[in-house]
Amino acid sequence: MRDPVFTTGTAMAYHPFHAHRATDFPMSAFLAAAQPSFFPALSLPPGALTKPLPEHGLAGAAEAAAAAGLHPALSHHQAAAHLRGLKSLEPEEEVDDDPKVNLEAKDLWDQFHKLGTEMVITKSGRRMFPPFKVRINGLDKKAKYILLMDIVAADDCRYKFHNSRWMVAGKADPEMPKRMYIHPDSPATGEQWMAKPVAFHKLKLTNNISDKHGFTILNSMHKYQPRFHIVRANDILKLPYSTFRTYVFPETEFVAVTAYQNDKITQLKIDNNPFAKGFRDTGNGRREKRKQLTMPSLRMYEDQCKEREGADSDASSTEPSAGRDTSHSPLGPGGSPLRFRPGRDEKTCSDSEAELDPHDEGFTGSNSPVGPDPVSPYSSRCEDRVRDRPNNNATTTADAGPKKDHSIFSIRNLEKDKLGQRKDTSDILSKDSESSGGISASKDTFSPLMVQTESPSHFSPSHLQSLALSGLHGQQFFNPLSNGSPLLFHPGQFAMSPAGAFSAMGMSHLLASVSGGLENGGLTGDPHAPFGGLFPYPYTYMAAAAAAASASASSLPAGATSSPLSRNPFLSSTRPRLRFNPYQLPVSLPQPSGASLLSAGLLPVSECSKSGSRESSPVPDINHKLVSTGRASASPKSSIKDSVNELQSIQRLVSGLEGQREPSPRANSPK
DNA sequence: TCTCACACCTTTGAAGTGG
DNA sequence: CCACTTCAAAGGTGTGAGA
Repeated sequence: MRDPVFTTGTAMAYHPFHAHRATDFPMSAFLAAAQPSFFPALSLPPGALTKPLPEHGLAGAAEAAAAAGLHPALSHHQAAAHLRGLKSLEPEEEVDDDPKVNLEAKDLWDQFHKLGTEMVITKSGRRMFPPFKVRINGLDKKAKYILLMDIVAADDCRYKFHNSRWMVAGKADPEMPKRMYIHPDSPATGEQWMAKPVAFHKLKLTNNISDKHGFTILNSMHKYQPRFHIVRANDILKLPYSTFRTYVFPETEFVAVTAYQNDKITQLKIDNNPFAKGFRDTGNGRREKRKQLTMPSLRMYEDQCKEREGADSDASSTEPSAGRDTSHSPLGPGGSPLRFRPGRDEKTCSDSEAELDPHDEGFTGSNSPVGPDPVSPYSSRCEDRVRDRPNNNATTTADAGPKKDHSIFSIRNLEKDKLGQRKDTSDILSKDSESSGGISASKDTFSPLMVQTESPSHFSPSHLQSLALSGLHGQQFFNPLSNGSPLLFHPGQFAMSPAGAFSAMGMSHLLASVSGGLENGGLTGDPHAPFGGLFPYPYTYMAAAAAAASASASSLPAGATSSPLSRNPFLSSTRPRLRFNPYQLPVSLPQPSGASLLSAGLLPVSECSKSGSRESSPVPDINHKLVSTGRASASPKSSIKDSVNELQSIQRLVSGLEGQREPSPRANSPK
């Protein structure tokens, strides 16, 4: 079957994760590597688990597992799953769904991307703007899917905004704990997901490493790439064992900042974000007053500087403005144009009000038929400077070749739009609110579930060795952002707002289970969900990330997508029906907490990689045994109870180790 | 570079009103 | 009972001073 995603050409899609049977699931490799010493990172709020420990607690589980012949190192994990009665670790049976994913408001994203998108991260968490929103087609209407999103480092560089350009400023800081955001409406049927665009606007970005709200933790002045995942699964328990279809939209790449660096980005945000309306020129807000106080000469000087610099970096006046279809651009005509007003800078710049005509100028987006992405703001990649990551960001460097300009922003001149045909894009947010993920109108008034790993997330060659492809032979995955680099997938972290969907849709009982099922991750309390009383706070399993992964590989055929990324053989290929292990073993990359798995005495990278392959996994049949011997109590209630029990067991195991972690008093009701 | 309080704004939902 | 309007609270913005 031809990969529909690629045929759409709107999404950089790769489907590295395909269903693996329990026997295939290489998590066993991870489990084998996991050690009790690893668990101190697990965080459970004191008193959160009030129920008595199950009679078959962790120790009992371990014994049972040992009795079942499981690897000793796996005992407590496997046994927990065993006792949980996870009989059905089998993935959803393969269906002929044909997902097509289109990025909503792509034109707006393109505008930002051309300037070098910046996303503000704050301690209290900030939303993304533009909001990450996709429209999905081709799903099996009856089947249930879980939609996820995560944000991974695009490279391992730190950036600085110098001379109106983003430039590499050195090696990246240690990675923050990674979290996977599960759409609160998950799981839902394909029909529901396809009914309207799916928005992830509830996802928040933070630089607070100790965040307990489930926000996505990022490093300031680092570049990131959001990813979207579709998992066909009706049960979050099956997440780790299910097929992950991953989609990357290169235009959504951004640099995390604590304060905006590029005035043009600020202006674009103000002009398009309804919440920033008060700062618009037309508004009566502070900005109007501020402008009056602004020194015009200073502005003029700044603009001149920018223009000069832009002359040799294609970063000249890029005043976006074009009408932006806030709705699925691929599905509709140009649609509603976003309004654009000349920014403060533009006041003194004659050509500042240029309009970007995506059709004339070429998209930076994934569906752009252009070759090298000339408008990519990331023209200079640190991979040139980082020896061990030579091919990152293939989207812009693969074909374009190295650029002399080391600014990561290479902005092309834009078509002018003197008319300023702007359309307030407040509908973006308003519609977001409506669709709020598109399925249910549930209110996200709960702390999200989050599962975090410490595995490195950025696309890099280092991931290749850590990729686990279960049952893959002669197939290769390429990182769309890394030329020829394998895709790294690390669903080790999950963050979601369970109340809305999980509780309403019967998923809440899985919150705990997922952590156990994933062998990592955390939970966030949902006071209204079945687990609400048990998990008043977000739980953070700084636990092991993932199963080993090693990628067997084969280049993928050229695909149909015309995106810049599509040039990557992997991305442009038809979607392979592969069994793939989404988990990876941690590699020896710096860990913020210094609690990497390796440091915890886990397998060396090479060994991890080896173990990731099914063939070489030291415990290849663990899961199989687990399934074959698993108890049969897969009912939701049973799952709840068992999951709670497992958590309680783990809590007991690590009691005293996490006592110093103060639960947030507000964690119960973030809103 | 980051944090914080701030003003300004939208969103949301409860309360009120009228048919 | 339903639809509509009004209102206040909650929450999302960028700003700018200060650390």
